[in-house]
Amino acid sequence: MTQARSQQPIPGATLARLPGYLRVLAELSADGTHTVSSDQLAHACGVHPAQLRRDLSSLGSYGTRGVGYDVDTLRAEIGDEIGWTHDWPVVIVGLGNLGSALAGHAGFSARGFRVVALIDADPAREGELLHGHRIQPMERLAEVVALDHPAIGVIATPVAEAQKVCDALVAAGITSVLNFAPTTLTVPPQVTVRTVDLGLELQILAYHAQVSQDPRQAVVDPTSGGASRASLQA
Amino acid sequence: MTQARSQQPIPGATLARLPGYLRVLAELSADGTHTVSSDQLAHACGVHPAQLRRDLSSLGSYGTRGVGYDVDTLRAEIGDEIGWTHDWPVVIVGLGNLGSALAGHAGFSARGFRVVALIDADPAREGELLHGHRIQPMERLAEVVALDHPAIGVIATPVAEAQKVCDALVAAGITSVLNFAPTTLTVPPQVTVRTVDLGLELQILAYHAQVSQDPRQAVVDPTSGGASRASLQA
DNA sequence: TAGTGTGAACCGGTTCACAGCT
DNA sequence: AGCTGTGAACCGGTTCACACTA
Repeated sequence: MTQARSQQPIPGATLARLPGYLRVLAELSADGTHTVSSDQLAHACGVHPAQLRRDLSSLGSYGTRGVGYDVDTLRAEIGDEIGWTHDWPVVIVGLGNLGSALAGHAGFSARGFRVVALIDADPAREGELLHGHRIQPMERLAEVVALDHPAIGVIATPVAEAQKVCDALVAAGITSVLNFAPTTLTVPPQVTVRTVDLGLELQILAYHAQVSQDPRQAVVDPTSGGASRASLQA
Repeated sequence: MTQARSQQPIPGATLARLPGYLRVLAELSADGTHTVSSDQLAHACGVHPAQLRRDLSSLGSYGTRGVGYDVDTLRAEIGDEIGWTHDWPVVIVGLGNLGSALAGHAGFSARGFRVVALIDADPAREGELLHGHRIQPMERLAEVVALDHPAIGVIATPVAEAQKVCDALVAAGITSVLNFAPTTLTVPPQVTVRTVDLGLELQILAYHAQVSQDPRQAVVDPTSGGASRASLQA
């Protein structure tokens, strides 16, 4: 029996893999493939077949025993589950190298995310046109959020400003924050923060490189399903 | 008894948190603080005190019961353990918005990573000066690696080129790859790959936003210590 | 007394192995 | 015959609770 969708929340580890499945399914669909087995799909996604089946079963039984999964059905189910269809407006604060790159990042728009505003604290940047948007000052933040109702705020400022900017985002009504400043942000409990620390990623690779060139054994990385730290705090 | 460092490899989840501890310790040291308790430090890092103690104990006993940890001793121990002191040359391939931002990313140089070469497949970009380096064509990759011996390669190309670039990096002798293309890379077993998918980060936030505005309950995110997927495969 | 270090319980997530369905 | 879906074992990681020590 096919269980109703989202009967119970999806495990976080599974959730982090679903978009990966979705991407491969899209490729299969484009190739004209209509059916995949868990072995095929798992191999293409770089995960264990049993794990794939377990992941998919947590959103319901959409496979056919003895056959496999229908590519388009599965796409629709996963896409619906993770909000693929939804339009997600996003506001970006801090437009240095990284922020500017994010503003034009193809991987965002391709997945239903739409940049609706760019904010920077530097008065000299005000009015500058970047990827089709004019940079606006911090004072306009509340106004922008009230107008377009972005659900997600991206912080790409230096560490020194990150907490202040985060507070402003929260005050404006944002409840989801993607933080690229390598610092711990403090937020009220209803706000979700994910921190992506690019330096940390290199650091972890460096550690592996260091131990593997030593006589000692390199550790197999158990942080799969999360190469960066997410902090969620009260 | 203080155990010898690296008697056994550090758990991956712990490893991902050490740089965070190090950053906070650096701030404390700058403030002239000489001693911290696990409660204080854990709170500043956004982790549970017991977890911090467990993490630190896995590199040896550097605390004093009834007192706490000596800030500078701990800094030295953690820094030494994760290769903070080491100089890590890095080569970046793909200099679109994201690659360009990474080339100038302050968070890299601040942690001992040094960009030694920029490579782009587009002949029109060849020779362009970016953050103090001239962009070089793909054909020069092997040469560049032979010269500066970068241990780490960063892939910031479109998905379509990522596997090809990865193969070239591996062929040139690179054993650690940080991949920003949202795709699964296939590499020989001795090569470590970490994939950071920026779109995925937003996707996960979007899911949380979606379920929390539903009557249903939002899941608490268990992918802490890994906001992105790392793929490591044979 | 205050705070570390750690045995032991706990918990989420992964993998195995096979029952059950087509 | 073949492949899904899942109970159950397993495993790494987290948290509790307290013995131990400065």
